[in-house]
Amino acid sequence: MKNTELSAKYNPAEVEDKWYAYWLKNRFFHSEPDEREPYSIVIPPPNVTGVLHMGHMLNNTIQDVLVRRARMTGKNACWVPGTDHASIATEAKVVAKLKAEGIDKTSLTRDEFLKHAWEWKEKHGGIILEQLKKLGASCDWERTKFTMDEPLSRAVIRTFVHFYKKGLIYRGVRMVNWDPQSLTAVSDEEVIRKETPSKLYYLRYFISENGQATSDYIVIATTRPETIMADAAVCINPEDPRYQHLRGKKILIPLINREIPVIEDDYVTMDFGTGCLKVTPAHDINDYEIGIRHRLPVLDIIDEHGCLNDKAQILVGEDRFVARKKIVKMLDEAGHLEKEEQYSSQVGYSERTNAVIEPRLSLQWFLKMDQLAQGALARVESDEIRLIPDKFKNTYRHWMENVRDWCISRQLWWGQQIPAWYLPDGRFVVEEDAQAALVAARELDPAIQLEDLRQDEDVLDTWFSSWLWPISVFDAEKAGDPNRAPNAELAYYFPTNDLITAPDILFFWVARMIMAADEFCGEIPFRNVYLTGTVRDKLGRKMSKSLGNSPDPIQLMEQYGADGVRLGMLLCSAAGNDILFDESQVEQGRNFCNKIWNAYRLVQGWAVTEQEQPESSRLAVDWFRNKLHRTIETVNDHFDKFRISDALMTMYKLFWDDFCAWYLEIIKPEYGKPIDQQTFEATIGFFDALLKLLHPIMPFITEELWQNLSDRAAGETIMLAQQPKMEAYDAQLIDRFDLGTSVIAALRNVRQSKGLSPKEALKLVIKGEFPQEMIAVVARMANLSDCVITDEFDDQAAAGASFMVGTIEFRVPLTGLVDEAEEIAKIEAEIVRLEGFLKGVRAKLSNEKFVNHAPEQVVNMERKKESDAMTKIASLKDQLCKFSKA
RNA sequence: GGGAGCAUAGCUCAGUUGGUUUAGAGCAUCUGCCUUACAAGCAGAGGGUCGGGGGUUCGACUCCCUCUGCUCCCACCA
Repeated sequence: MKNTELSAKYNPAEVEDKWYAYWLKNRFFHSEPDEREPYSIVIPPPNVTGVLHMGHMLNNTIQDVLVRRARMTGKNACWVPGTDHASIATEAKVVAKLKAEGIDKTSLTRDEFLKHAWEWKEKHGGIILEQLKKLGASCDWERTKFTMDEPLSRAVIRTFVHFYKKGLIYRGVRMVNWDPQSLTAVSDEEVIRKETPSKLYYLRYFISENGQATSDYIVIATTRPETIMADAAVCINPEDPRYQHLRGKKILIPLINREIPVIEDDYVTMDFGTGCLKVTPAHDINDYEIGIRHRLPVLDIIDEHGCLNDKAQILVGEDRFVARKKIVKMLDEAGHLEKEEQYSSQVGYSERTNAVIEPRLSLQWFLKMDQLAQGALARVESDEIRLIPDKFKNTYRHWMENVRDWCISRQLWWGQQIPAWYLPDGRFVVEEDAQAALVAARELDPAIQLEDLRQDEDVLDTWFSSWLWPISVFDAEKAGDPNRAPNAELAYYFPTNDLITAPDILFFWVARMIMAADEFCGEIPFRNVYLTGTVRDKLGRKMSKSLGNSPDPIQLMEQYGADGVRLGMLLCSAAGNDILFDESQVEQGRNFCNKIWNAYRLVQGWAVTEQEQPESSRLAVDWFRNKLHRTIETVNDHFDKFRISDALMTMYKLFWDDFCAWYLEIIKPEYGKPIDQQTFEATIGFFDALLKLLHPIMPFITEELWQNLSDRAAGETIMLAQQPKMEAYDAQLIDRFDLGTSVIAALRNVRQSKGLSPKEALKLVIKGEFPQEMIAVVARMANLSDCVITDEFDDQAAAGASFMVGTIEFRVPLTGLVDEAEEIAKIEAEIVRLEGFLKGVRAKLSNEKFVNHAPEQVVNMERKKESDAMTKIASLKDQLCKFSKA
């Protein structure tokens, strides 16, 4: 141990970077397949242009804890880091950045734009990973991957071709969720529905006769008056008695006077609105389906930007929301507006741009999901893959049973371009590259040249690459090719062990990884999925930039130290529970670091001599060894069940309460005095074990102290030391010790209430079966001058301060300091309490049904309660008599 | 509209198949202490009858029903 002057406070800044650099230099995070059992985690790849937020902090802290623990339990642990190209999010950022520079995306070619995007990626791509290093993340950085790395991108293309040739990918015109801001389709999962106030407009549509308006009209309620020009029909419920006269009639669209038929469909709800529905197949998913049933024409009047096009005839070029306001005015002036009502409905918004989603017909690529979903559901239903907490199984099942085909094309440039090549006549071929496409195309038309082929402009949904992640980070060639043998890496690390992620991407990502792994490896991709909660502020609000309630993680780590922040995150984070983050938790983490630091300062300052070990120290060492092993058992159990905050709290209390407050206080020599060899060595051994136990949670401070605890060779690290193994322990010894600490606490209480200084030695008289060996400890910790065990209290003892621990009675003779009236009141109150308790116990025991039905053990327990209570009451009454005599 | 979950000390949470002295922890609070490891600390103390109601049981925080409140997920009522 190095005897250096240590500051009274732990200073994380001095140790964190130093040890992280040391770990990197020695490649301790790096893993290669070997004969050991593997433990692998793939990081949920953060957006390549993202910056670290509190959610990442929680998520990655948990991953690091699990990986570090695995490494310290003999496993070959590998945590693969990387980033996701996040096509929409990144493209949106690049577009915005170019715009700020006065460059419009539309003025660039695809290649020019991609060049800008890659530049942006190179510039910002590594930031978040660098930030993770501050947290202490022990990722195998040599394995860092990016979802658009060449081999990973090729895997995505291969996957597309695979599913296309298998018949699961098709191209079709469908109503998709169109984001008019980023000009792309988005998947159903990327649409956030929000309750939005709007209005329900009641419009008069006049009935037509030979193309001329009659004076008869019907009233139709709509929230989207700007789409009336695209109406293809008016629909009524065939059962609706109010509208029987409309059958076969024609109706005129207001303002443009186009004639449309009245149709009947039981989709229409009679008691909503007026029971009349305008059918606009191009701009509403339901209307589109009605349109198909009734073979209605589709008239698309809204362009990709969300503006009316010339087919609308009026308000051409106006934005849909502007058009809405204007057309209401026009309708009103023309006498078509009957009334308007306040109305609130669920409107879809783009997750990425927050633009209102426009249902839009377009030609997109889809992946059939039903078959894939069935397999993925089975893996979870059978518990091959465990969701933690398992309540998410229900949610998962519900989704997998109601899954719809996945729209995988995006009208973007940043991402993997769809490998479909079109012939001039519109036919297309799907192949991995242009050359293969040419070969395939020539089978359709032998005259085709390479330059005749035109590749599909769209890219694939980001999740279409992320779902390969756990496979492609190890073996990119295997992804997309079920028939290929896995390489050595994949064979060794796959399936991965645990996946730590947030529940909001359970379907986006987790479910799809299960599908992909099933398809290409015939395997599960991971065994356990630990779902973290959302990090919220202490008021329960989601952390968001706009609220400004999210602390900057880097600043937080600078202020409290990475270990402190890790502890703070973990303190209240049961799996699946949202965590209400409060800086006071991080403060608690920092304080704990300080506690550990100071415990070390105490121990490292001792001089060691050959001298006899005090009895109290011998006992303390014995006790702590047993306590340590019992705690290790508990901690292991918590970790096995992914109860990380429970494991943490167990260790926290072991260190703070058991080790510092009890053990060190008992063995601590007087100031300036040396300590005996035996106790010292035991203490160093305990400290070593405690540091190892804590290391996965608090890597930096534990490395710093462990390195100092004894002489270490170059290249040694606590990171690769093995966790202390659980050994057999003596539970009764621990119980006897606890009896002693209870007595000490009671004696401190007596001191406190009587205003006695700790320096004043006391006498203790004990009646009952108190473990003899504990006297040395009690005497030391409670400053006793004398301690006797007796059968009967003498008068002086009897008049002293009294307390009981279990059924053992204690007296502290205190001449003149005991207030008799107070003491009597205290005793009487206790008697009342005990008698109430006894009454309850006796009620049970006298209940025949209880005695007959309850297990013997339970009945015996009640008998014991009864007799103990009786003993206590008797001795308290006895004590009262003594007082009244005196 | 459908589904799931939650409601235990001021706060955040445990409570493992209903029964171990009349419910536990951490934080916060209160009272003493700057006692040479630590005031980012030490010692002591107070505080809940387990959301409301009903039921099952010898016995319920723990099971069932119902009400109330909150959260989340899913959903095409214009």
